[in-house]
Amino acid sequence: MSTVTITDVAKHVGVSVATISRHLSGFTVRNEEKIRQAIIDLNYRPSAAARNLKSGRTGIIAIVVPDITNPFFASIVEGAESAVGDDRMILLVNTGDSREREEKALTQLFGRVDGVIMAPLTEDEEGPSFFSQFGLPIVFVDRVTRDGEKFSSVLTDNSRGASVATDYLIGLGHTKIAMISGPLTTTPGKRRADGFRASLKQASLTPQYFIESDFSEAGGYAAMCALLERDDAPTAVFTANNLMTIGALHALRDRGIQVPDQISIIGFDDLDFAELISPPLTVIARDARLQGSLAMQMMIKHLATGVSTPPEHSMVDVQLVERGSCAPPREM
Amino acid sequence: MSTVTITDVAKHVGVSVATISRHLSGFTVRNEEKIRQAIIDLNYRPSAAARNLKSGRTGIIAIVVPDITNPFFASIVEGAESAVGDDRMILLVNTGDSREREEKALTQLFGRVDGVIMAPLTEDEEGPSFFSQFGLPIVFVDRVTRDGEKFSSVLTDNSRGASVATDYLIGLGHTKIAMISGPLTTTPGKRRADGFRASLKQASLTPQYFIESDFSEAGGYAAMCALLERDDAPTAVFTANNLMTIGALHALRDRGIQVPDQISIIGFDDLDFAELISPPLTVIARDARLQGSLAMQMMIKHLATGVSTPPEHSMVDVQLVERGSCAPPREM
DNA sequence: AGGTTATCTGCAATCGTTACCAGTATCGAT
DNA sequence: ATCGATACTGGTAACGATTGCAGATAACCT
Repeated sequence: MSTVTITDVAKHVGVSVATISRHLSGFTVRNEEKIRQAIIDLNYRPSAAARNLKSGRTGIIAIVVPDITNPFFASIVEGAESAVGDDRMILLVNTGDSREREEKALTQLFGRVDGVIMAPLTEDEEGPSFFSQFGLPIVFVDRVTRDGEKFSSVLTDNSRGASVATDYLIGLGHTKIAMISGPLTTTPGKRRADGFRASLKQASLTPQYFIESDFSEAGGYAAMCALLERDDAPTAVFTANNLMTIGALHALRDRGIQVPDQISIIGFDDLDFAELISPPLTVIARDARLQGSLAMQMMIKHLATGVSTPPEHSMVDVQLVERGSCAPPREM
Repeated sequence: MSTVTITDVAKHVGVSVATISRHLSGFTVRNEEKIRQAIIDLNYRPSAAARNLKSGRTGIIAIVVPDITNPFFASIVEGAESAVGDDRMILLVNTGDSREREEKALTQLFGRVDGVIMAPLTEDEEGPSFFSQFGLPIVFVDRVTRDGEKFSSVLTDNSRGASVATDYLIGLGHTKIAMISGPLTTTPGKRRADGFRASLKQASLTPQYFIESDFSEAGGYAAMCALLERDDAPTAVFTANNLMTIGALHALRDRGIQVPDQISIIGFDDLDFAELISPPLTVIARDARLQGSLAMQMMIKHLATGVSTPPEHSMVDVQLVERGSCAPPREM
């Protein structure tokens, strides 16, 4: 039970607390060796709380994500973790897609952390962003709020990614192309939908198979079912994130529909096991670890240079990974 | 920039800081309404650091895992998160399978958190556990250290799980059964290997196809390759965790080996997409969220009842989920 | 009115560090 | 021997909140 304080160490050695403190801060003091030994003997560890109070810093950076079981966000966290350095730690908050929990988290975070890296739930807000009221340094990752330009951010080229996917399907000869979209209130939801629509428009097609879903597996499943029940079903589907892709694949599997013979499917975000699915899944991939790591680097730089530095914006590119889940439409 | 302190609020209202403090702690004071208003007007938020120092508590519980991108650990975290309650938060540490980082983390955690839920990297240690030196309350989850009985823990019935898997393969008629094992220095590694060996022994078989690997996808890949290169290759494989299962499947796929026609495979830990693989993967499943949630509940109870409470041990059951990746051996 | 509670209040000590300030010892140079 | 510079030291006031104590006010009863 370590309730040993710096005073105990000082008494034990026979010097003042100031001397011990200086030793800890790396200054040269007279009884170096004795002090070192006393610290070990007494098993002294400086109180983080006291240091926080004195310095106003905590050495902790929070990372707030909507769903940690989504491998994409897990990789973001891993990337951030890898860039955090020796003198800081990560505090993870999983908001479970709940706006309420997100707000509460930010309130609680204030004063406990030096900064927040976050993927906000939604862009959709009236007036100035809720987060502005906290003086906390914020770096947005993957998603931003409406007034996101005011804060640093690391985003994906969502719109281009969606266009690449859509163009690819168009290039294969599809005209009845569906999109299972994420919520249009989120950054990736909106931008990917924009990219999809833009590509269709350029090919003089209309987005008649557009379904707004919720980025969840269940949502993807339901959306795919809805598409399949239509009289004039689509021949290709673009699913806007990994979880919905999995859901959609489950729906296809449950109905015995063959990919890509009967329907083509391309997803946004790669999956560890994309190659193991039959057929191997074609996707739009991007480097999630890199995004997490970039966000952390921005945060650290921001903390070093002070509050007044202008926000930075970084964009991570996407790429098409062709595997086997897309083919030309059969009935042409 | 909120550097507003309790003193500012007190001055603003015209009372003493003690009164404000009491108001915050829920006592009835005279100028309730005025104080409430002042807090809002000044945008005052109590300093967490000062409270920590005074109270000796932080309201933060750490959770230390080896690899957050492993969906199993992500679910543990999610489960813990779901049970953490309103007045506490989770601090995540991802040690990236590095013993050094694990040690450093624990050192840094001391004083910053009220307790640690952890899945330690290894059981293998000389003398008393490294972690004992920290007076921190610890709950082990999924894994323990050598002196793990001294701390509370939430484990899986690893040995039974491995036996169930092995018995299942034996029941199908296999005799040449391989195991791609995790490191024997870890709890699940050792116990699963024990279960495997026990089942073989009972069937009068010898563990001639036992490979110790490292719980990683790359490790599973390599191990499977090694098995396939043997003159007398096994007809069935039990992979000891999800990542190695994925690796093994990749190896099989790369060589065009048909499952389950040419080889049967059963994994430990279910996967979101297990049904999407062809054939759907048969696994030993368990409830990771439950484990995380139980661990958090134990921690909270522990913190409430005080340090002197004896450790609790909980065991989560496993179950066989039969899908399509196992069949009787062909060449019999 | 006088006495007794019951409420509320402010003062000040405290939590464990750090950093400023002034003081002392040591040393070399004159 | 004296001086000044250098190198270290200890005392102490912060940091921002909580809490025991004693005093003040109000409320209540006889």
